[in-house]
Amino acid sequence: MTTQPPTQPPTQTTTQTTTEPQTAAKPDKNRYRKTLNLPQTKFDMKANLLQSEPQSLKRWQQLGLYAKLREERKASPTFNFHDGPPYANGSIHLGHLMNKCLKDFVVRSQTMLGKNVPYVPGWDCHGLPIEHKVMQAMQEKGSFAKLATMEVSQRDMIVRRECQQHAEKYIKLQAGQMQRLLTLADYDNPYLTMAPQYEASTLEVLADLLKAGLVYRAVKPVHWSIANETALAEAELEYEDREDTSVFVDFEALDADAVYDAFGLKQSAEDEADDESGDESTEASAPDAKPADPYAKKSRALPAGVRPHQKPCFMIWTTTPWTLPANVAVAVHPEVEYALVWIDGNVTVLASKLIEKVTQLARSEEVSVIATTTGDKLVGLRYRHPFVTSTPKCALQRACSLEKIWSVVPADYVTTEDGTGLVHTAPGHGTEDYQTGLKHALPVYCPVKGDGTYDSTVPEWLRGVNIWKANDAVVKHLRDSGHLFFDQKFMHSYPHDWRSKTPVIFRCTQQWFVSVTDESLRDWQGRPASMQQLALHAVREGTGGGDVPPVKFVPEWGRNRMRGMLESRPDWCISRQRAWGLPIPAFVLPLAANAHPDEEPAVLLTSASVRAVCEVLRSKGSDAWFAMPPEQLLASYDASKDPQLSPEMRHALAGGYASLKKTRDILDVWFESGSSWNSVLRARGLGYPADLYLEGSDQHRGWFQLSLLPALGATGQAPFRTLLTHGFMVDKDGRKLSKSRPDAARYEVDSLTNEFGVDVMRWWVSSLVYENDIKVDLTFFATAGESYRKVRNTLRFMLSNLFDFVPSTSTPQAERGVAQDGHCVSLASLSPTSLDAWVLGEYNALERTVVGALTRYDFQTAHKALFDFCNSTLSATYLAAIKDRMYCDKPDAPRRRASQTVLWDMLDGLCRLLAPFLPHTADEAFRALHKVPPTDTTTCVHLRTFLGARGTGDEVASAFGVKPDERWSKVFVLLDAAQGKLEKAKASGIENPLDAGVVLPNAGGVLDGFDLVELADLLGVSIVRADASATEPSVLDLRDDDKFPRCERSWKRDGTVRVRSDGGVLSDRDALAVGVA
RNA sequence: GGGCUUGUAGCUCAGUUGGCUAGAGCGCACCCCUGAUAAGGGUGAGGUCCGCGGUUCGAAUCCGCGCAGGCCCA
Repeated sequence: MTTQPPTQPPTQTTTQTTTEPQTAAKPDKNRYRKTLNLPQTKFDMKANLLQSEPQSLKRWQQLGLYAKLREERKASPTFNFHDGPPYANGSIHLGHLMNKCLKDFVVRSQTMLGKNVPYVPGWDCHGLPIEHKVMQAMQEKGSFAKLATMEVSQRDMIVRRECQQHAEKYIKLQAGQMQRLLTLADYDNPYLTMAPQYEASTLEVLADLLKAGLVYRAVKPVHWSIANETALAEAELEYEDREDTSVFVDFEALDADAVYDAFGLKQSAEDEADDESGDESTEASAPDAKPADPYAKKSRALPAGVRPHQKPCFMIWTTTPWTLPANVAVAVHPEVEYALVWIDGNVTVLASKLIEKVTQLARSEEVSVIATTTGDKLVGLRYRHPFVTSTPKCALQRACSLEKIWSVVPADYVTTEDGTGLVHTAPGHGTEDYQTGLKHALPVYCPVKGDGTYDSTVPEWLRGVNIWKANDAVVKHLRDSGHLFFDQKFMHSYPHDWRSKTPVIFRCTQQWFVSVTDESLRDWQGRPASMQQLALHAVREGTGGGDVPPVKFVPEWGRNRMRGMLESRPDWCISRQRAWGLPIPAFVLPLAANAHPDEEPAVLLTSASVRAVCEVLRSKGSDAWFAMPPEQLLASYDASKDPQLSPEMRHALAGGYASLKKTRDILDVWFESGSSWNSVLRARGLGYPADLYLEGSDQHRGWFQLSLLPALGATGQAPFRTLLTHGFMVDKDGRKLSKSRPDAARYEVDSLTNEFGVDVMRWWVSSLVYENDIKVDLTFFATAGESYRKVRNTLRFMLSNLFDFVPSTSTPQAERGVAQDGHCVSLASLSPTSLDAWVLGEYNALERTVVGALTRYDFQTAHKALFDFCNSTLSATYLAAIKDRMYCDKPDAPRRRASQTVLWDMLDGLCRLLAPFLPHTADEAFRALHKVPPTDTTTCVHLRTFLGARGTGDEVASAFGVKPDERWSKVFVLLDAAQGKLEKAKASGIENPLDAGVVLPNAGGVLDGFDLVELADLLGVSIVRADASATEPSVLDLRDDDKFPRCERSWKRDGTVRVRSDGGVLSDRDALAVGVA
């Protein structure tokens, strides 16, 4: 290292001899530059992720990274992680970005821990949003009219084909986007809920539930289009203004005394007149001082608190008079105040708050409140239906009794905003009514047929009448019979069928349900249990009670949330009336010739019949259901051996299946995705249950619950051991993200990718506290970019100081144990008081922290530890301190080589720790460290493990077997104090730390054995001295060019600097390095 | 309206079972370096711990009532 540029010595010498004093003050700073070991690297400061990430991606694809890992790890312990399927529609958004990145952190960190992590990505393909979109497109194209002329199954097939193409298109798009996010998964073999294999496995689950006796058929109200005679989903409704008739109807009470008792009225008016004081009725009548009073004064109405002689009524209000034939109850709010009111000679009940509104509307003249009470007192009171006399039959209902028909029932949804506070309840024609009906075992009565006309169960004058025409007929009938209090036409917003633009109605149809409360399953002790009970048991608190430990929740509060949802869970309606889905393979039996016209035909759906159809669909796909006749679909079914059939059914099926009719229901898409534990984990032999499901917290009700329930029904075991949930994206003010934000385009994932790069976005995701709401803003990505650059630059600086370092092997010492070559220093031989030992100790701590955090899915802690290590431990401390030896020592000086060995090994480990978060950058740095030529695709950090994770299982050893001196923490306290003094010394003109020395107090020998040169390098000063008698650090002013000349090469004033044989002014170390005496 | 949940410097977050002067990083300001240079180092200023009330010797922390968000229901 004695080579000098030939032109330099003469010029240097002349200047130096003539102007010696100035040289010291202003030396030629570049004189020795070429003799330094300045850092060199091709690892760019600028990441250029937009170009370089796709190159990494391509390299990994050539390597076959996913397959290679499966092959290499097949004997390792498995981490079974199961992907929840996103919907195959549209481009991925910020939510997917976070979800997929978090999942990838799991996959990659578990992989780096040495596990085998098979991970199959999936897509949810069926369902209404796609079908709706396809239908709209067809409507716009004008191919809709043609469809209408076709046969149903033919029409369904055409729609299905379009839907499939749509799904395929978006799966391809999303898979590409997800891979661009550098996620590691089996993208060559994803699971698709529309794939024949998957469909067959879904039907297996249905068969299992049928076998357990958990599937039943019942009626339920749905939005119904009369024009198209089909059920509609929420997304297919358009709200338009429509004129309707609203009516106030008096339902006459059956037992007048019971009503008066409920209002606390005494037996007769005479009694009451004597006794003015003191009982409930007086109290109750007090509040009526306000609205009804003016009328009361001039009226001949009965005085308050007196029991009238006529029969009281319950006044209801409805905007759909055509549903009145189906009325079976009147609902009141138990806590609302109701009044018994005298209105123009009639006595009726309505909510106190609404008296004024109703009577003013009807222009009533005489209004007075007789008494008031609360809704709960009215519950159970009975009334006479204004025109229906025969009790309706319970169509296909599980629990139905006529006990409560035509009576007052409680309901929390009743308000006093509109109407009378008493709600006409027809369970066959409304969702809330239906819920109330189920709760009180009321008949779910729907006398309206699919074509919008009444069936034969209604009174003679309504039979066969179209319900819209029936509105007027009902009003007229009520008026004539004296039940009508008031009616008026009014405009309101009303749902319409998006295709026919006609108004829709609520109508009951037969649906398939899974019972969550039937105790037809067994718990772990063999006792009868319901799905709900098993589910609650699976998510119980604590660890005891059961053969399987309870599901773990991350965060823990998910357990409560899930439990609450399970407790209030109604039976699961698993059928839909659509084309794009997996058919429920049920068949309708023909009615016997002598059957009663109202008789429901029997339906075939048993475990065995489903399995028979299932085998056909497994090879041919669900289209076969539409294309093939029943006898072919049931080719392998033998009704005579089906234990689930009744003797009658078996008899009816004895003649073959040709006369069966296929039903048109499809499965709820949640049933499909909720069967993925069977269709993917079990069907592909990946192991059951999964170690982890990870989704947004909305899936506590969605996929998590709807996977848990069927899995318990079919296997008795929860499909997951741990549930991890993340929150939702909100804007920087914490508000819900709106799709119509003006800058929404910049938040498209593709756009973000182009602006920031994927590693930056992943770095951001890893910094999140994902359990809560996640605020997103472009500035956050910019901040993550800054932070990323800090890490990248740290890696770069480490690499650049290894330009002349040749490791003896590409395996770090942590993996191979000892140094084997003169270039490498044995880490075990490092002095505990050396800076190298200290930093390796810090690395060990980092790895413990990161591995521990990753194991707990606490990515933020890992992120923070990694950043702090790069930013503080390395960049600001260790790297800053070793710069002097790196640059100025002889290239092969032992302490330089020692630090290079440490740098090399630590960088190798650091790349591995960063790999789960920054797959591209970590691999790029790893390859640069190992000097891998671009043509080599086989060297890849993602095939390695964390240094401390070598060996088996979850045990994490310390990466490096060094034990730094315990006094280091005290030394750093001293250094901090010294730093403060240096800062103060700036006031006295010592602005450059190299112009300063520091005296450190060496009380109790804390500094004994420490290298004072290293401590000086840590402070950036020229000299450190230890003084046993000092109590606090002090600063030495070295700005004296005679006593402490500055070394021209290292710029240090270390006290050994003098003029050397080449005329240069150098310290001992630098003279040695340059090779001059 | 109900279940679960969040609210600590400008920003993102720590803050064990109540207990030193409430911490970190970023950002900002000032300074240094110019041999990591579209880099690097140092120092500093920033807080009604969402509000009100209570328990306590003592509350960011425990309890109650509010306010403002989020998810899922109704």
